[in-house]
Amino acid sequence: MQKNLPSVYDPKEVEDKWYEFWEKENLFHAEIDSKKQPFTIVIPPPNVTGQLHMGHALNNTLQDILIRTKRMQGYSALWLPGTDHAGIATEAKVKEQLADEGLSKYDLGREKFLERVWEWKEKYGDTIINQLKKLGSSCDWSRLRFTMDEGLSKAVREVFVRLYEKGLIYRGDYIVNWCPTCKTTLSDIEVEHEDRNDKLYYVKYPYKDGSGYLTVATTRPETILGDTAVAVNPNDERYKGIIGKTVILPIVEKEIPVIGDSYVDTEFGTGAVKVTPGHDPNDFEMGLRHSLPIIIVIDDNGIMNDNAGKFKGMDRFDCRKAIVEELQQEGFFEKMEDLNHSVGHCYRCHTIVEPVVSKQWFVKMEPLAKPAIDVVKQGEVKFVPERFAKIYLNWLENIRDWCISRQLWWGHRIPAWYCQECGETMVSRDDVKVCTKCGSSNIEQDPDVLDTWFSSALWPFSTLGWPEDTPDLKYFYPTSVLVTAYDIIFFWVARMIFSAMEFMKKPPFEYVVITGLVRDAQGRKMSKSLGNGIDPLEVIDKYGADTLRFTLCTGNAPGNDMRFYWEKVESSRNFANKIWNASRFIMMNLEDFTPSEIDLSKLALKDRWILKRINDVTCDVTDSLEKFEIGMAAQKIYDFFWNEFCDWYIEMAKIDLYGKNSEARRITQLVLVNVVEQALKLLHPFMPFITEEIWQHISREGLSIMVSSWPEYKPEWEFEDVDQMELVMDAVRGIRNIRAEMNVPPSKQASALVRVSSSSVSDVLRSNLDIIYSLAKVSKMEFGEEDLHIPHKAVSCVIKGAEIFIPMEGLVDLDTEIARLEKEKSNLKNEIERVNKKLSNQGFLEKAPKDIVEKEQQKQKDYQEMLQKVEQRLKMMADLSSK
RNA sequence: GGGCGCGUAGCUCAGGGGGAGAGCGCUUGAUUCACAUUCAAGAGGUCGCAGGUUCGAAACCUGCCGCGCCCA
Repeated sequence: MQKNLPSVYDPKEVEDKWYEFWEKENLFHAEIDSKKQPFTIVIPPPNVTGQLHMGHALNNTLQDILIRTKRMQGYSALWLPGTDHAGIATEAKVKEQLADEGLSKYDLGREKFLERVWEWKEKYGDTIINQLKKLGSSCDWSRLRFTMDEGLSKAVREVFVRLYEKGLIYRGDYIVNWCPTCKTTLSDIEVEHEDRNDKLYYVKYPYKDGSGYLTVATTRPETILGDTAVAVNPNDERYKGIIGKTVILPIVEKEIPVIGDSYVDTEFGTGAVKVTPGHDPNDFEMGLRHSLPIIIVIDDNGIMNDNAGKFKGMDRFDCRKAIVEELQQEGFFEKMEDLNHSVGHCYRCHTIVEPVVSKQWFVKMEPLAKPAIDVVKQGEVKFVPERFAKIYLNWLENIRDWCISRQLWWGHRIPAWYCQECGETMVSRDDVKVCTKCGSSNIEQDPDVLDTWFSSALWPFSTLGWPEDTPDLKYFYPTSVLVTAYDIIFFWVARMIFSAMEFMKKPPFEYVVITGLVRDAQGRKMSKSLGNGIDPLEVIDKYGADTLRFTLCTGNAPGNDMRFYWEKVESSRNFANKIWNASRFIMMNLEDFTPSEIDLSKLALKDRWILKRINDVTCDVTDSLEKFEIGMAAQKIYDFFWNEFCDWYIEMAKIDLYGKNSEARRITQLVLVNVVEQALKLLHPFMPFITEEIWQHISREGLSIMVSSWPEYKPEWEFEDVDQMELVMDAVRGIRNIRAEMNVPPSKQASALVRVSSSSVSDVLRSNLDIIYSLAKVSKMEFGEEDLHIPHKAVSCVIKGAEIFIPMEGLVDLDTEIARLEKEKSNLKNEIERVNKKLSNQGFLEKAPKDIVEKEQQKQKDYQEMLQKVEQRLKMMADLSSK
């Protein structure tokens, strides 16, 4: 055992060392072991282009805490890591890189471009993996996966083909969300709706029969060019009789019908709306219902196309202005109003999304959603906190088909081939060379790739080897817990669940633990554009990974957002230092220590007390972790370690350690070592590095704390008499209080007189005199009952069953003492009043549980005794001051 | 418009049917003896408002006010 450790803990000295040790010893590796129960977590795969941010740090800290706990509890605990190919994001990165060379992806062509992306992935793809290691993540790196690995790609094809064959994947012309900047479709959830202040334009559409005009209100005049009808609500009295009439589309001068559709909101604008099936999702639906033609007027770049006539070549927003101007000139413009409405933006680049009809691949959601709904409703998959299940269910119950084709190159290419001769569409697990219908070899594969989430939806089973029936899949599936943030419940969690239900017939995990977001100190979301993000690696560099982890996992409730404060980091750092120094202190006092079993009969009160306390805390921490109340678990071990173990037990232990009784010293050493070892184990999942470092100095159990056994409740530590410790502690607190209030310098030893109400109280205090002497800085204590003589010049405090007096040399400041006693009196009176009120309530006596009533009765008795003493004392003071 | 969450000490947040808690900040005092990244003592709260349920509500229910988020 080492003695001369530095007095300030330096994480830099130890973290990398232990991480390498754990890896070298293969401690993260999970074995298939029929004697053990599996416990599995699959990591939410970070983007392969990614840099670790606070969200990752939080999420992975929580996963690591769970997995380390379970590993210590004897499970075969697998934390399966990996990364996501992140189609749009990665492609954007490489495009940026090319742009620096003055090249576009089209200059390279598909094949060369993909080579570049793979090169890029090989070079930078493990950045985030290494960052996860810095955090201490105990992932089984031997099972590292990537969504574009061969095996996972095979899974993607298998799923696509099976769903296609079942009729659950189809291709068709539907309205989709198009990002003119990213040049790809987006699924509905990739569109972020944001409120904007815009204009609502009122435009006159003349009737063909010359009987005036119909005024429609629109926010998008530029799409007039693509209008194929005007719609009113058939129940709208104002427009009875006009349904079926024909109006002339302004500017375009084309005849279009007036249709009736109950979708139209009579309250909005004039109650008449233009219908542009080519560029509006609701209009598209109406178009289907009324068989309206579809006219597309805006191209992939957000530029007006051939169908826009003279507006061709204009940007869609410039076109809006031009159209409004022309409407005004031509007399079709009625008015405009301010309007606050929500507009869809691309989640990646924030461009306003253009709804447009195009030929895409879709997943038919309704049949898939149903089992995914049931499995949550029936509680086979449980959300923590529960409220997130509602959000999940609500989404799935209102789900629309999922557009899965993306106009990108980086991703899983859609396994569909089209015969250029006969037009046949072939969907296949293997690449198609020859048309299955006409035998032509003139065939082409669909150029698009799949939505990245299509492959991540398979993550919990594709990573374990599916579609092969691997031993890993058999043993580790279904996984136990998924830990993720609430913002990807739709993107990912829901899709994993329905995919698993379809292909595994079993849910992918039992629990979904939802975390909140880490915000900045002002409560704003951390974002690149605001520049308010805090780099977790900076925190690790300055304070250590343990400190960051502890900061992130304490002080907030599951699922709630938290704010990041450097002050919080500092207080976590201080805790790490506290652990360090307490352990250091213990080690410094172990030079003559020989380990042995604890002989329960030889323990002192303080020893029984601390063993009972760590026993309780062990249960509390274990229970909290079991319920995924990670912050609560951390708080409990923190409070125990600092307040009870350091501030009380270690201080009491010093008496025996420095005393002459070698047997007492030995027992105290034994208890110190036992308690600190157990506390370190409880702390290990939260702070793996510092606990390992200390463990390696102190413990004799095995190779590493990370594979040591999780502490268990010990019935033999359930000592009956430990509440006597509270009495001793109350005495110490009382004397400390007097000393502080009366400004007795700590260097000055006081003597005390104790008037007790029973001998049992004095017995307890007497047998722990050394503790009171040492902790309250008292050199002499005299005990007595009613007859005890108290000098006039003394101050006092009242504890349960005893009154403690400290004679003062020189003058006692009577006013200060009276004020102090008055305060105590008022506190006691308040308490007594509260208790009396309860006990005089007949309903309480009859209906409240017996133990509660008894507790209140005991309180009443204790407080009244104490009040009486305080009042007596006050009377004496008053007499004294009148003299 | 629908749904969800939040409102507790100066700040940030836990808690949750039976004596209002923590961290930070603040006040006072302490430094050879594990740690000043420390210790001791203390000040500070109509638990958003109003009803209801209950023997008992900060907690459960309803309504309202304020803030935030998600969906349409």
